[in-house]
Amino acid sequence: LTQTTDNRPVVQLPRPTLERLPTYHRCISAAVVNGEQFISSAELGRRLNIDEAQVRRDLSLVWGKGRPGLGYEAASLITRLDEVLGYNNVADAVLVGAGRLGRALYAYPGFKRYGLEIAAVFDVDSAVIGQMLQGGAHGEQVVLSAIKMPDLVRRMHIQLGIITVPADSAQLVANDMIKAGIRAIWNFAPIRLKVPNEVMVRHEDLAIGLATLSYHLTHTPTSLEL
Amino acid sequence: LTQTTDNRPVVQLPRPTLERLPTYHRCISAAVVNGEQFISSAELGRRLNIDEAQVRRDLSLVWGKGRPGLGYEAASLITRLDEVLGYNNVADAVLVGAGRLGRALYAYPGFKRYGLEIAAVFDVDSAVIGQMLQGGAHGEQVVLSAIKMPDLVRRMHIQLGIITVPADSAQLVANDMIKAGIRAIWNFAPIRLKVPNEVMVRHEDLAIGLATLSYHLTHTPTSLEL
DNA sequence: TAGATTGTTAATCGATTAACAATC
DNA sequence: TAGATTGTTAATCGATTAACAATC
Repeated sequence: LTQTTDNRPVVQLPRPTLERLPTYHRCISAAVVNGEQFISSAELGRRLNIDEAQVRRDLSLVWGKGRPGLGYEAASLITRLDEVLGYNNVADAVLVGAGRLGRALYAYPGFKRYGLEIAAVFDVDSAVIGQMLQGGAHGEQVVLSAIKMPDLVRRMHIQLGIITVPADSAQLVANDMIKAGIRAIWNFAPIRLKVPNEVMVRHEDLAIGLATLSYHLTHTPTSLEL
Repeated sequence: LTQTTDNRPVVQLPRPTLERLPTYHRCISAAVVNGEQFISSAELGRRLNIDEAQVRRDLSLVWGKGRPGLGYEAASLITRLDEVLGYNNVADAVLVGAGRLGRALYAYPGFKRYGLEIAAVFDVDSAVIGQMLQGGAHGEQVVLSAIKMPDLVRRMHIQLGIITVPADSAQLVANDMIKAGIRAIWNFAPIRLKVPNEVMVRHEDLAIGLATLSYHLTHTPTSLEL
């Protein structure tokens, strides 16, 4: 098992904890920029709307170097979170599907900070292939034919694939990716992909967000209705 | 408490259950299109990678009209899920932030099906205001000045706000929305919004997805490394 | 030292899974 | 009727919260 300098195993963090870490990371980064040297679990909890005991438990799992009476040394905690979240190891990714969403993701300036580099963008549509991509934090690039994706993935040992194609072709794209050696897929198509156990998929499913909001709106009375 | 025709209270579904419903909905819709009349919990579980007992429990909470020996009547279950998820009550929404992501969401064809109608799109950037929006499933529209948002929300009694502005202005936009009467916010800006209790926020935070993938890639050995 | 805040243990809470009588 | 599959109860599992001795 992977062990850290303070002997904390970091493989197998509870998923809810893992999903809170980016939020801590962002909040503490802001604190550092703001000149704060230490930050306490209570303060983090207040800013993020998370129970302070929860914050302590989460941070003790990944770090455990808080100073009683003072809190967490913000800069070092960021360093540690960068390490745990893999923000330092630059992950090259391919993106398949150069539609509106694909291009929006490509242009998203935040990814660089998190060690995500989009190495190439592909599409099957001949009207799109060859188009120049705008706003590249990843450099000026041209949309390539999707046929070339597996080869590039293999040659560059790319491990992360981003899927922004329509639902009906998403599984095919995923299959190609996996055959070419991709180990993690970020899927924005509205379909649940079937993948082998060792491949991780993250489904970014807008229908879920919309449903929770819609449920709230239809089942919670307005002040007018009360 | 809201009660349904079969006397099942539907307020306060467990959140994990609620978040699985859109997935069931999509899978069963596909089954209907495919001509399947009944579908069993075991089959749903297989297609979605969910434990079959889980499927039964979820569906019994919202419907409870499965037929032992046969399964669930697909078409009626869809009707029921539409009702629970509020897909019938069209929710008018405003979208603030007509950047790449905002325009991608505007053009997303799936929303109409789920009862989401984007009534107007706003931005503060004078270079963007007045631009025609492309690909509107919501009709041809022009980007309006963000100053006009609160007034339109009030006049049209709009309840849902979508935020696709940069992080540093998201809270301000949210405040304006809430003051104007918005009850649910779909936030795509990378920041945790502070809102009053009665307002619901859904944070669509890409950093979380990226972090889980990145964590997997950095902490799971490649076949090469084994 | 006194005050503040940690890391951890134990208690609580809630969700998932297993099992099976009821029933189509 | 026999076979299949439900809805629900009970058992398990895991995550959150409370409490507090340890310690800066």
